[in-house]
Amino acid sequence: MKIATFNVNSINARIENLCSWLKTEKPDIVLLQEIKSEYNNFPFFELAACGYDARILGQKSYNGVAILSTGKINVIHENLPNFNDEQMRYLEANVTIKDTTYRVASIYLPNGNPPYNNANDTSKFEYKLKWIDAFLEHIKNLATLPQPVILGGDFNIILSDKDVYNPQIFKGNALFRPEVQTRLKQLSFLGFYDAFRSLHPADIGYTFWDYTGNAFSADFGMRIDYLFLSAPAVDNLLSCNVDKNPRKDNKPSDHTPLIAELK
DNA sequence: ATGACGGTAGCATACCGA
Repeated sequence: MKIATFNVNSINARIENLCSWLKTEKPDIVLLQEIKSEYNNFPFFELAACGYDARILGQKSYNGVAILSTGKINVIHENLPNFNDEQMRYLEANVTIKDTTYRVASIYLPNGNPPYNNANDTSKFEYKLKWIDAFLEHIKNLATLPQPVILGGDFNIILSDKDVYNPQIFKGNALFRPEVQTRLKQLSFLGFYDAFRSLHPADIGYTFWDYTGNAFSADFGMRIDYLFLSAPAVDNLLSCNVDKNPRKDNKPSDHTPLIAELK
């Protein structure tokens, strides 16, 4: 079973790239973030043409998450059940692939940095902390499920110094502050394993490079997209790798997919 | 401190992003 997470930065701007990538990699499940699309504008037909069903939680212009699969998708939660959110950032479902039902969630965690015109505005960071707290509270309910659980998405958190090209520059950044790092590390106390780090303890695993300048060619990246696996899932983990190929396309997303294989 | 670049809404320019 092959599962990927991919922040596409608009599904409609990326649909050709996405479909060609799906045909190449043939993942069974794909967790998408930043689809930036309402239900009525979502390219269900194009995805069906390359073999994928989709369930989405969308909104106009911003945010939005989706789950694609070749198997059957049954939605469990649209948004975190314990958090009243106007922004569409969380979709949880059971997805059945070859007689195994996986519990998966597509997660787009808030960025949390202040708007450029007001560096003293902390409201976005406060929203980010509240969002993570609600997420952790909800995830406690999934940690003990007997079925494999996979939490994937754009977490907008750099966990350690080796997960960013220049830690000094990011001191004080909402993606790198200790308040968010310590919160994300609590996932491991709840029984969830960082799939990439589990298999690659010392490797660079950047999943995002800024569009500006020569960030991608110079490898000025950061690791902010993750797949977190419960014990029944990590027991069957075969591989977990960043697929840098989509970032080399014309008109790429600024993120690239992270792919895991389970036996 | 700002802008580099890209997407969306919608038609000029503001907002968002990591």
